Amino acid sequence: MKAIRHAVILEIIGKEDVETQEELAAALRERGILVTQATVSRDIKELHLLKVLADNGGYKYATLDKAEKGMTDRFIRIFSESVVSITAANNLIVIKTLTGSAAAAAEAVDSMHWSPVVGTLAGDNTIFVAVRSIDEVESVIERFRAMAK
Amino acid sequence: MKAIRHAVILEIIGKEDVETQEELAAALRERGILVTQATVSRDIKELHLLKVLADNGGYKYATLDKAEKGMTDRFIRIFSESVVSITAANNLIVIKTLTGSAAAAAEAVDSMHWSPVVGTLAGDNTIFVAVRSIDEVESVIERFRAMAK
DNA sequence: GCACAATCTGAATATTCATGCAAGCATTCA
DNA sequence: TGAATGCTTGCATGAATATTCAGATTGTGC
Repeated sequence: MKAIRHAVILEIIGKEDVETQEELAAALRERGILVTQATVSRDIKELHLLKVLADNGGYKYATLDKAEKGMTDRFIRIFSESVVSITAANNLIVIKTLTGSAAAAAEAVDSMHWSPVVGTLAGDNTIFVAVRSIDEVESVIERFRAMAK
Repeated sequence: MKAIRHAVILEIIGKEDVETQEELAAALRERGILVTQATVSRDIKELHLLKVLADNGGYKYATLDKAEKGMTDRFIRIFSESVVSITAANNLIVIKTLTGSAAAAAEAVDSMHWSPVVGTLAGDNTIFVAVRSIDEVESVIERFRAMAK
């Protein structure tokens, strides 16, 4: 029973946004699996599910890889839509963007909380990204490039 | 104030396991930052922190990348300590392990909830991993190999 | 099949978390 | 300056979640 239920839970949260455990319990009941929130709480623990921010500002449950994907997806979208070029200068990375969208892209960089990135400064069409050490510049740039497409 | 607090929060949870928001608020107070759980809740939302399973069976707060790392680290440890060889046969992957540790390794594979993996079967020193389609075998094997060392 | 152990679950509850609201402060604009 | 606006926070509280405990169910060895 439990194994099946776990599979169904993964399927449900893969398809729809589930905001609370009660909601998940209800979704299971719709599918003929009768459980209470207590059991769902335990299932969530065993499945290593996470409560992550949903697009609508609330929370939802997700698996780790989906959560990761959701985060980077948003980042990539913003980033690839606005970045024009990426250049290194010492321990500083200079990113050129479309006019007006530097702030949003810098915001996206900040929200990643990458430890090698010690700070960003956005103008109108330019972002300065300060990297902790020169050694780390290379890999950070690479990740930026990969994400810019 | 908020920006500083956010930085301190990231530092704290990077160093110690914080199980509840109250605990995090207390840790902040120790460092001279006077806040209540309510504020911590909002900070956690803004920082996209996650409540993930800790090694001790309880929960703790972590950033997305740390959570990811924690998961795969455990997996890699178990896996690399016991796996001897990995072979493909059609849509089946056969993993040879040290005698007695197949079950644990299979458990680790299961816990990844990889969608291409439809099931595992563990004997004493052998695991069968059923892959959804032959096309996907290659990439799954690659990931296994990468993790086995 | 029958005890026994182990696992699973719901009900109730304790704990933890999110948020509406109002107060406090800073900033802007006239 | 002083009203207007916006941002941040604590307080209080309702909402959501984790867990204890006891009963139910399943599995196991005999």
